[in-house]
Amino acid sequence: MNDTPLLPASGATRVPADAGPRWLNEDEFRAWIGYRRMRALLDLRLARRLAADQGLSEPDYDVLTSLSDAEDRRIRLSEMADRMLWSKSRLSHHVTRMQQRGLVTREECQSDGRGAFIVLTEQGMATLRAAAPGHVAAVREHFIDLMTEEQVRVLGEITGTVLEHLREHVD
Amino acid sequence: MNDTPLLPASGATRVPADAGPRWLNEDEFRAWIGYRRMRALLDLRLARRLAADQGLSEPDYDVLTSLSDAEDRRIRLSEMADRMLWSKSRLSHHVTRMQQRGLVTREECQSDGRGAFIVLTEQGMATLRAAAPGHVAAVREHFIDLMTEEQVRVLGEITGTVLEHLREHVD
DNA sequence: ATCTAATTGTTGACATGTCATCATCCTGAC
DNA sequence: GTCAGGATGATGACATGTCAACAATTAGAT
Repeated sequence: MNDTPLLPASGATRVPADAGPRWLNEDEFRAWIGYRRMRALLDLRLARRLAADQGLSEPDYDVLTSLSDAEDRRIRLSEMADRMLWSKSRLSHHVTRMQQRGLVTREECQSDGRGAFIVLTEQGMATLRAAAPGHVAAVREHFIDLMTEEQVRVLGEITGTVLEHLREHVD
Repeated sequence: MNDTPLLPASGATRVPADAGPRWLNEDEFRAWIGYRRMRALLDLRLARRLAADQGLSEPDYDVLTSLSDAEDRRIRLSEMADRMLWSKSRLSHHVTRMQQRGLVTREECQSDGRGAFIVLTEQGMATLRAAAPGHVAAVREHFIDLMTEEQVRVLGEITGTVLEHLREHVD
């Protein structure tokens, strides 16, 4: 995805003095573009593996995992959307599709007439169990195991910082 | 996106001895999940900014940037797709849509009857110029400027390594 | 109790991305 | 030349995601 030399078209990505906005210097540019490209290729790779193994998409896998981590393998749609950082609309649509494949079910909520529980089915759990080892292996092979321990640590720091910032700064 | 405790449902994300596949240890888990969450939130933020400023999506911006970096602001569709790491199909569809908005045009290729050049229009260039400063500012505010120089450097290393690996390992 | 405001979840319209297929054209072996 | 095989782009069918609107229900102030 994207080649995205941020702009100063034609390679002039470093700061043109202090005029106007601050473009990216060489290291910054490398990190930013690298991040974007890595994202594109890594996703593709992991998605292919998941699809080949169990016919799951990454979003499918995320939904299954999220449910498998929930108490009693069931959780309110809204709560689930929050945890996953998805919109309720997206999750509702996606659950509908996964429901048609027998991976999850809906149940109504007693305490709240509006509410809906999303429940992991046995088939869904079985599929997740079957998919997980290969997925983890792929994550290692194409990502985690390529880094030194130090790099893993730093990446954890970075994402922690950025996430904290983005969560405060909700606009 | 995703909460994705990789699997060993309910938090047991560290290695259960050496049985079966190797799950992720604490640091690795932090890095992996952090990466995925950061991706989700950061994208959202940048996309919103781009949309608010100039009505562009991130893919739109990538296309414009890619063209603005090309010789004469024109390039063969195929070459462009390669550079962007997009499929030709995706690019063709997207160009069609951007063409309808006047941001790019198609021109036929003299030397190859099958070929098509994608060309950046004046309006496209103007839109990119208008969008870029805000985009770079957002990239800095929500990402680059949150890191130390050292962290930026390490991130550049990491993405370089992963990309090299993924490109060799094309499957 | 009542009435407004907020929340929950679903839905339809639409933008985007993927895949497989197709018509067209080029290329290289013969 | 010509013919098989590959490359180029376009396209239709379909999966996915976004956004705005909606019905149903709950919560909070009065």
